[in-house]
Amino acid sequence: MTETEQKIEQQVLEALAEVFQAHGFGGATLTLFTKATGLKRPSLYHRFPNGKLEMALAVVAFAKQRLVDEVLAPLSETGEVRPRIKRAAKNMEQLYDGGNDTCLMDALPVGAKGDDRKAIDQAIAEMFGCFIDAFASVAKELGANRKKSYQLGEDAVVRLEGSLVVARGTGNTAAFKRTLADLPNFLAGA
Amino acid sequence: MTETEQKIEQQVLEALAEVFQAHGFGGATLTLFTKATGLKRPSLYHRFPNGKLEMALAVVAFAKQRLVDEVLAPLSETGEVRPRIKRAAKNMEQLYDGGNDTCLMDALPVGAKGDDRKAIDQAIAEMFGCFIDAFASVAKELGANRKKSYQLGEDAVVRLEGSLVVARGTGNTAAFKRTLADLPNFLAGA
DNA sequence: GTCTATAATATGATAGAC
DNA sequence: GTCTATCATATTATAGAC
Repeated sequence: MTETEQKIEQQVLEALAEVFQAHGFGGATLTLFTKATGLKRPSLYHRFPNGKLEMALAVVAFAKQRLVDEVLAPLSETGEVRPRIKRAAKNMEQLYDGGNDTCLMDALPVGAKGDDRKAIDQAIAEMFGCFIDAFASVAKELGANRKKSYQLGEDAVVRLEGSLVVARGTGNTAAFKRTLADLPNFLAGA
Repeated sequence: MTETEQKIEQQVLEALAEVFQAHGFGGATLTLFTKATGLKRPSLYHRFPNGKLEMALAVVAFAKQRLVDEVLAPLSETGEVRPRIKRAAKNMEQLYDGGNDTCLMDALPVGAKGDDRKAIDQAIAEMFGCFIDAFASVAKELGANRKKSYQLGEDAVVRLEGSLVVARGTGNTAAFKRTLADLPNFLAGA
């Protein structure tokens, strides 16, 4: 695959991701995909022969990679811990458009049925695992024991996801921004 | 409306609520509603002439009333604060089936388009407002000032919603139960 | 790799009998 | 108040030209 082809592939996946974020699996339609990508239905099937499920799984893989690059990588760099957390927080603020974007991990499973649901749930569970482990690892570095560090990692994700839900529900992103700003203290157990 | 009619009405709304919780607005179909309620499509249109949107708004109103009865009422009783919070937490644990149920406020907006989305967003925003204010009021009673008490109320809802998202995403309800158990201390600013 | 055209099915919604 | 039968539309998916 050439560099140009990769970029196009990436743009298509980003467009699909936006549709899945806004509409969930059940609410996402091929009509919405064609509007978002500029590609007609047969072209989408050419790229994703198994249809919507394959699109969803490709989008999860893409989002996971972006999470690794933008959040997990900064967190696991060398150097002082708190600046690393702050870099990860800054990237998350961009990734979720300051709290105005729904999280794919929250929205995607909604409306998926039967085998589609099973496949999506598994992919999402793995993504949650990565996310939680990354924060737990930082909490451990900041002094928490094994059990406590896992809880802190889990609760960090709880706060991020919850603040995005509240932002969407109330139209107010204050809690999301507060959550990000508080992340270094929170992971330190303060 | 007789007492029996009210009960049937309630059972229909509960069935619709389960479908909306699991599938969002976009993923919820009349076929799913007929399976959940036992009523055929024309009977559903007889009860809700404006179709899916009217069903969704009726379900929100019903869920809001249940929230008032099960959570807000215990919180605003007279007597010691902490036991009141514990009663509200216990009721929420039941309301969300120990963390196995998706929150309607999270799932319902997913997949709604155009005017449907606007109407649903407004109804959900009001419900979030009630929820946040109730917790903020308790935080104020526990000593927080005006600004801080609102933040605590907001963050309490952030944690509850987030822990339900994480429970659905990971299949692990531990964070939800931890959130409920920690609620009295959290609202006290501890 | 993308398209026009089209088929098969699912979905939202209604008419009219009981 | 519920049903059978039906309709118009939307949706998933494919065939075949370029």
